[in-house]
Amino acid sequence: MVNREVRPVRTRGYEPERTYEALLGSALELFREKGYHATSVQGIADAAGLTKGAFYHHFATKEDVLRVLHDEYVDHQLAAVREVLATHQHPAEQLRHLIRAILASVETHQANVTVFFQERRFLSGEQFRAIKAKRDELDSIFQSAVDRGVGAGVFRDDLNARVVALGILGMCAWTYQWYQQGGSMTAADVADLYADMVLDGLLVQDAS
Amino acid sequence: MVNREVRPVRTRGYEPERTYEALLGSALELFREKGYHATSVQGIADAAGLTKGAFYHHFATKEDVLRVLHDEYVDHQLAAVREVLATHQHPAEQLRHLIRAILASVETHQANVTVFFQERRFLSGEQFRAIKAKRDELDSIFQSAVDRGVGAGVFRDDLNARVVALGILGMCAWTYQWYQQGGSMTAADVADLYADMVLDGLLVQDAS
Amino acid sequence: MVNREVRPVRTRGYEPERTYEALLGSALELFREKGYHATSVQGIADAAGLTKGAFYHHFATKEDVLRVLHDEYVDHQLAAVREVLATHQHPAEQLRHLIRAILASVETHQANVTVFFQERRFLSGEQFRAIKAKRDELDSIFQSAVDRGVGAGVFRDDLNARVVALGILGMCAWTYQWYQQGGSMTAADVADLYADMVLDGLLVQDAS
Amino acid sequence: MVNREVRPVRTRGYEPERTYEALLGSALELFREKGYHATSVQGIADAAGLTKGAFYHHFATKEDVLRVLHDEYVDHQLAAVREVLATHQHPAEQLRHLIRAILASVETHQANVTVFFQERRFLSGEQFRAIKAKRDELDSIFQSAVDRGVGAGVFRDDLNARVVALGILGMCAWTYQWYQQGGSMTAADVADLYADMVLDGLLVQDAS
DNA sequence: GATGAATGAGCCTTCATTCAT
DNA sequence: GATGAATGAAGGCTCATTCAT
Repeated sequence: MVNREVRPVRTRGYEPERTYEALLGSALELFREKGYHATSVQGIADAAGLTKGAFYHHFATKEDVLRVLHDEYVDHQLAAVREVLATHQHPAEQLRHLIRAILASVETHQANVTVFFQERRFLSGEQFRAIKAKRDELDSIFQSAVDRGVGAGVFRDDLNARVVALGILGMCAWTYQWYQQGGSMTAADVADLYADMVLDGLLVQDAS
Repeated sequence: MVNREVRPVRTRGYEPERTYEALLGSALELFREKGYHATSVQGIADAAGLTKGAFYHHFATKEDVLRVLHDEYVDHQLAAVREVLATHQHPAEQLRHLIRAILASVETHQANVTVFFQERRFLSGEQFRAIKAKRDELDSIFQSAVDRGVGAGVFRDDLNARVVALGILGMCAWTYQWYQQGGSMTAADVADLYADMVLDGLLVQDAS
Repeated sequence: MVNREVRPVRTRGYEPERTYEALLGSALELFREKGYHATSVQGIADAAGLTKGAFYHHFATKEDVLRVLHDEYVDHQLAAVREVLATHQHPAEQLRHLIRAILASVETHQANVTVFFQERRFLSGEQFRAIKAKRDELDSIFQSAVDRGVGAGVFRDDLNARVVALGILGMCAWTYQWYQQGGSMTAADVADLYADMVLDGLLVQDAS
Repeated sequence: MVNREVRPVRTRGYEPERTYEALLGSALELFREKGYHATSVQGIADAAGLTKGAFYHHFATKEDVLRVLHDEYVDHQLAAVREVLATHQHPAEQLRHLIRAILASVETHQANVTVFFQERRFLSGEQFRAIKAKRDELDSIFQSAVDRGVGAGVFRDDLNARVVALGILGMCAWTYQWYQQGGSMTAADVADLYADMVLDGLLVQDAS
């Protein structure tokens, strides 16, 4: 129906860049909160204080926004992880910093992470494959890191590397569900805790 | 329960029970595959070889099916985990069996688990609270198990129990995304691997 | 959906007559309260503490109930009005008693009257024509009564008889909207008031 | 207002106003003819040569149209009646002009009146209360007019004013059921006839 | 660049009625 | 007589997208 409430956002003249960012921002927030399907293009425009027309000026389809939000996150994360590979070689240190990188991306991109895990399957065809390829690279980076640790005699060789890697990734990914900025532990704290646990185990070491 | 009939249709006369199960089965499969919102009641009915009318004879709303599917899984899992508490007291053994229980439920209820993690937020009001309460109980069971291990001097006391518990749960939960029945490792194998890793650590033990 | 609440009504064995009356009674009440279209067969059955199956044992269709309810009222009213014609001949007395008859039927059949005025157009084809024929007879009985009064020199001859008759009928019919049993005036009181007003006028008579 | 365009469709370019009026017009006609519940939004759109989508662009719900149609009529009528109060003070003249005002509104808004009397109960909550409040004001205007006539010694004091007022209103309201524009009597003629009847009575005055 | 009117397809749900039991 | 499972048609409403302005 006509005459929806409007929360004006644009304050001075046309600023296409701001319009684009505003739309992206409200889409991210709404996708995170209610999911991709439960969010309407009208809702996105409303939340940005803009109109549907403006939306279709900047994005071809609703799915297009989803793709952009995914790219933002996945590219950022992949870059961070590659950086770790270049900087740290010792298996234990490398693993610790990989975990830190994941946790850091959860901290800075928590909404994107949430949307990624909940909505990525709604990307269609090519879009989906492109995102999946990047995510697969992340997985294999972790697996290779474990593999190299085993090869170097630093990590135990009785644990399937792929399953170990998936376990660590799962532990890290899961934090998007409960991590809260400003809590008693920073993302880096959590990362170190997980690194300690995974590397040394929970059990009190027998000093005998 | 595994292997719900997915395509029985009516074969001879009225069999309301079969109809109900068929609808539940196709809903589970479709929710898992395409998500709750992308699945239509028409689609559910079609997949079960029935009509929309039949669907609404057995369920009040589409959400109702979602709730039933959640209950099935959450109740089953909670029962399994409580059983572990009653059977195993030693902290390390208890933790190992808790992990096994979670992995077992992923194995037998993989579709339900998937639907649970992806769609539970679409349960509304009371339904959501009821499911969340049960899930919260699971979380706190894990946390208490870790706490008791620390108290008993079996687990290290320098790692925040809540974060440890959430990490283990995340690692286990994540398996719903990649675990495949019939692969080289059973769910119990994966559980033991994770228990080993979490209890003893990845690092080769210094025998010195 | 299955498992609706049930308010049991039948107390001792099968009593088809009671079943029929119970269905008719709850239909009347629901039609009056919510209208014909807003009332479902399921609702009628529920309100009578019976099942839809029972309903279709006693009535061919939902419209069938509507027809029966209309017949009940229209037949009763027509009989009352004919009785007046046979009993009272003087135009003024006849008119007064015709008004009393209408008001009496509002008093005893208020729900039927309401349903009649609100829902009669939903009777289809033959049903509608049959009811309309009876109602038309009522109209023409009133008109003839006025006509005869004029012919007898008792009523003024400067007022269109048909319009006068429709006015009186409207005044009487309207009472179904506001008349409440147990109020300060009985239906007969209201009838006499209307007869007085219509026969003598509101103006204070010039005694000069 | 009489003669709303009922079938204009879009002729050249966008004319939202015409679209709105066309939808309102076909809704009015269909509600009058088949009733609110028996009229579908699809039917309204079809009759206006538009689509359901267009309907929901202009109205929030089907009930919304009903409310607008009610407002149109009730507001118009209330204004007319208040105007009478301001213009005529003598009780008999005032009553005559009140009756004329009602009949005039039946003449110009017959479809709205019909819809009002048949469908107003399907307005929900606030909508219903708002309309009812305005209608109640009309009722009490009539009652007060009678009261003042009695107080001024112009009207008989032996007839309950409220019941008299409701009787006159009923007589007037009823015309929506039979009045036909272009017949032998205009609405004003009918109004005067009813005023004559109500003020002077049907009986031939005793000239003695 | 931006608006908002209009479309068209699809969705969840209701319901009168039929039919196997 | 009575039940309740199942149907099929329709209804109100939403929404991504297009297009005239």
